[in-house]
Amino acid sequence: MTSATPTHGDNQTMDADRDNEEARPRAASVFDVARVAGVSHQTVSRVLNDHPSLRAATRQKVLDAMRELNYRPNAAARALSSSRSRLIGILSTSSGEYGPATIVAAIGAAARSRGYSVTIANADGLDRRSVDDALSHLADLSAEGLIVVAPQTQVLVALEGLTIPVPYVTLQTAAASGLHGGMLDQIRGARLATSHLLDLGHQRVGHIAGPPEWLDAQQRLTGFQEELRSRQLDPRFVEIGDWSAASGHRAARALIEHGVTAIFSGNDQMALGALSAAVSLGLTVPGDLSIVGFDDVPEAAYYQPALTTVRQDLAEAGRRAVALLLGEADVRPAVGPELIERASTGAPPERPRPEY
Amino acid sequence: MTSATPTHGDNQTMDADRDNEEARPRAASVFDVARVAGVSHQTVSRVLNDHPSLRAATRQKVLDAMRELNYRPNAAARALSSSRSRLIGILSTSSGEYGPATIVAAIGAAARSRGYSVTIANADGLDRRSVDDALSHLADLSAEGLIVVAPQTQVLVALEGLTIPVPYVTLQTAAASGLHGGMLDQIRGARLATSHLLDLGHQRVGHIAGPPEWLDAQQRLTGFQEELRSRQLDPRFVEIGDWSAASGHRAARALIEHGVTAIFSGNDQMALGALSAAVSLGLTVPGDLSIVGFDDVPEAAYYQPALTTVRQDLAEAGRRAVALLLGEADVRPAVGPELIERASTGAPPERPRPEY
DNA sequence: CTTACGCATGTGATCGATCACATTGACGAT
DNA sequence: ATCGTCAATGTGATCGATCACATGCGTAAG
Repeated sequence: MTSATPTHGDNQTMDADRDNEEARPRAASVFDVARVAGVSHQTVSRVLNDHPSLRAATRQKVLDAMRELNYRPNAAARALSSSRSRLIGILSTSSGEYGPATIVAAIGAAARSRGYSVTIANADGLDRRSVDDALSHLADLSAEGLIVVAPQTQVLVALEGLTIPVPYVTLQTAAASGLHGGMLDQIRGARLATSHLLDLGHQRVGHIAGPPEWLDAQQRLTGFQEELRSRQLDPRFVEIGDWSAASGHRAARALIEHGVTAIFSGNDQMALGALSAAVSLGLTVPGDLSIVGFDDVPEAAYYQPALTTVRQDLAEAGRRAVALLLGEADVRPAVGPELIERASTGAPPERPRPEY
Repeated sequence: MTSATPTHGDNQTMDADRDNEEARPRAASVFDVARVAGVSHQTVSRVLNDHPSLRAATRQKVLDAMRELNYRPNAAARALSSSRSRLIGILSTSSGEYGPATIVAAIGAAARSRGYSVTIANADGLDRRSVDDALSHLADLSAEGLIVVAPQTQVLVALEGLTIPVPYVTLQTAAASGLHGGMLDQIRGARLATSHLLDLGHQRVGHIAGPPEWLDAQQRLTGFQEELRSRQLDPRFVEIGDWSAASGHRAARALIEHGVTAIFSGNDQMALGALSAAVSLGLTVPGDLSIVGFDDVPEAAYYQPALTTVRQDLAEAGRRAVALLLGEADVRPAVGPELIERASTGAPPERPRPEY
């Protein structure tokens, strides 16, 4: 209703410059609205903030005046006098990856629907300086709250040490410190993936972990290990990657050398690298080697073979992060991860390959 | 230097409340700084905006006072009085895709380095209403300029019809209307890809196009057709997809039925779908069918076979978009696209398969 | 019939910066 | 010796909203 309908602009020239002080390009303010509506500026403000005690007729007069003047409240003035920026800061350390990007988009939409806007600050590196820069930028804008997407432990440490503490939320299940957040149960997701492999009969299962400083990587690794331990299996076949397909390729080769018959990869990209490693070693998937990914990127179904993976509802998680940050009541805990079974997993080979 | 060094906060209690009016949690303002530095508030403002005529000693006094008080300028107040928001709006219609997400990240960094911040408004749908909503949101924040990422023609139309015109930039080479922008020469990129296939000897080449309302799709299609026409070949083997691997799979099947020996896909995801279509039809790549993608997503090198594709420097393009929007002088025209030759292309089969 | 209270509205100060316009002093030109 | 100019700084108004506090008036309680 208050949208900028561009096909408008009819009678504004005739009416607006009653006092012909040259052309005045300045936008309408509360005072202009008040004058047209025949009320005080404060009443206009009350309409804006829908104050309870306002006669319906008055409110309507004001709304009409607003429409007539094509009034739009000035966000800066509002922020200044109310000292509320209605701004949510996103602190991110990634650029262009599927998961974070999806979450950011969902956060933006959710925030906007509540009258908030969103600014992104990317910390280019993991070093303290670049994280501090990003935080500093968000502080300068006096963001009312932060959502930390794809957090590394370093980032959380920096957040804990803020002089002016700002409420913040992470999507990962709350780590060490007693923060808020956690609507992505990645430990559970990892157990789902691992137990799927074990149920198929695999005994020697490897994991390609993400960078150890990432919470997500930590949790997926934990889930993997928990599941193996709960079945008295060896949880030590772990190689570390950096989320990229290239690193997945390398890690998979190492794991294959250790004689694993199945690999749970920390994300789908690394799983793709593992797929290509298998091919390059002449192994078939899932005949010789089973592979499970994590994320369910849209392309996963078109990998060769189609990738079995774990799906998380990232968009929903993003929305809940906003709700949580804004202190809304009904924030249910976690969106359950889901195993998407495709063609990259199967029973282990009858006669295991020699270990070296 | 002005970053939020959290390990601070020493003598502020002793000094700050000379007039003991209870605890005053309010942040320092220009006046506070002025008092401490022994100058007027205007001089402080001059330091902030580095005005030329300021004695070095004075500037230093002010800077010292700022540090002492841990002063940070209030963005809202600044925006209000100067009527400059220092805000760049990103209008996007995508969520989580590689290209747009990469560009957005680069824009954020470039903007921040110039003292601007960035807000994203996603138009969820293509309908006029949701585009208008997004625009309206950015207008409410009085963004000084817009960068349109991944634009469809509808979006451009909406932009043209704005009541309050805001400068905007698209990354694509300026389309029909006389807009600004264009640092991604996608026509050239598409010609590169197509001519690569033709040089290998293919005569019957198909194209999987993105949604027709996307500028990127239009330009890639144009490049494809231009190149074919320039060699007197038939440019009519075109199927339309929606950027997804699934649609690429469908489109590829249709093209294969038409007897093409090579496919240029509008992006890498659809190329992946084409790859899987080839496999599902028992064709080998590149033996029976050559495939070229577009974008060079990080995973492309790990597809089976590794995908030949066109790389664009998206991050650089994002940076230049900011420079262009901010009216900086040295904005060179376009970042050249580059063909990345991998394993998915080769000579056409000796004896072409029957057409049906 | 008054007092009190709450609804509906108005008045002026305020948020923290910049802007427009003084004011001061030094210095070179006339 | 006088004046204009410019560098360096100060004073008060201003941006457009909200906040804190009045005010007028109807109605229920004393």
